[in-house]
Amino acid sequence: MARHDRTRLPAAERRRQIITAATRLVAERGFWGLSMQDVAADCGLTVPGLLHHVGSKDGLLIAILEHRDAEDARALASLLGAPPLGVPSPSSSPSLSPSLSPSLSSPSPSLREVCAAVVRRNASQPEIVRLFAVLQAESLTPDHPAHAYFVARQQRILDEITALAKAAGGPAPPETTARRVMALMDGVQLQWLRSPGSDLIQLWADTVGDLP
Amino acid sequence: MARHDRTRLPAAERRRQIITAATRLVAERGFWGLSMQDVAADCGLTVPGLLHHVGSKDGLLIAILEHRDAEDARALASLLGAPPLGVPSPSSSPSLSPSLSPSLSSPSPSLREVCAAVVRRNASQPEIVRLFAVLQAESLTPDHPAHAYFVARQQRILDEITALAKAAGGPAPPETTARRVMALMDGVQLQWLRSPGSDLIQLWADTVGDLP
DNA sequence: GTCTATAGGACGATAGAC
DNA sequence: GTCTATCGTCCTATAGAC
Repeated sequence: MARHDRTRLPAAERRRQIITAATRLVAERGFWGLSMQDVAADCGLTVPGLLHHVGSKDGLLIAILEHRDAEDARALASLLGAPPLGVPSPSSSPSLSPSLSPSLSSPSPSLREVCAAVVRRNASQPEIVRLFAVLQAESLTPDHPAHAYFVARQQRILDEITALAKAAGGPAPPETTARRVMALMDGVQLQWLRSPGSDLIQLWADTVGDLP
Repeated sequence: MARHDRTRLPAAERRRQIITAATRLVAERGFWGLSMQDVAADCGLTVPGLLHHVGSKDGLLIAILEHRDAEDARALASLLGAPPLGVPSPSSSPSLSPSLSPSLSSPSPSLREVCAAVVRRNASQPEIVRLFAVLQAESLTPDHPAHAYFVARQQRILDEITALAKAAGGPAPPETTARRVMALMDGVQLQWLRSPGSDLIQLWADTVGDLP
């Protein structure tokens, strides 16, 4: 393939670059604190150049979240497909992950195993975890552009853990276990992000106690 | 006492009004999304009029947090002083509360009781809980004006719960119990705020399980 | 696909009158 | 204690050339 000038990337590549830069900036300042000018500068673009690709500031946020969903879907495959000698799997959703379809070809892993796998991946991408922590809190207000997204996300994740908990069959009702696991995951990750040098995997193992 | 015109309140009263308005606005938009103009308008002031009282935008955030600390201290008194027939206690820190001094005149309540009391109070002031949820996430970045405040706050709260857990003497190490309780509290509150109509007290009782 | 130019505001903050 | 006036900066977005 022929190379392009430094100032005229193909659209898909440029879009990926924009999303990468914007992800970091949103994780640091939230959506309200995000400046299109900063994103553009990070990409070596002017603001109109940036807007050509994402349409608007809201459009940029949507692009970020859609990209995360896609990455999470890819992460799911390698996460549940090959646990011991993993394929270079790229990413996973910070607070419990993508759509865990009810039955797969491989024997479905336990709730404890899925949590451990998610935690292991999240430990390697604190920036993404922080992105979700910040947007999750910021979007509590109904007029936030990602409000509906995060309401739906919470329900989806609760449903997925509930299904896993049902299979595991602990003493508590599956819905209760799901709420507890999700709360612990979110809370422990906040503590981790606020303690530089702490180890999320260790923190999770210590804190979670006995999971069904 | 003589009444003042509507446009010239005494400083203390005006300050209280400003903090009340700003608390609501920060809870909705975070610090980066806060506009001094909005705060001023809410108080029937111009921006310079507002700045006369708080000095700067950072000064306003500091005022909000100092006011919360003071309210939390007052809440502690009535919270631990008279559990059954409570004095009209005003407020309490959303994620585990003020300085619980080691020994008081009244017999120190158990960890479970303290959590229940904090949850009961937080259930009555979702706006304050959201204020802390938003600032807690936003301030993960070291350059946030409240970063140091929230790092110190996490440590203080962990220490306080650890002391309570030590007294209660469960099976797990007190520090581990403290981390678990704090994570559950933060996580459950996030779920509560994202589910309109849900009951925090019920949610906590269901989710927390057995506490020492 | 990226630019320049520019519209049209909102922002935080200061100076100085009353 | 509050105002008007103003500074200088930042912001998102559009129009239109290349």
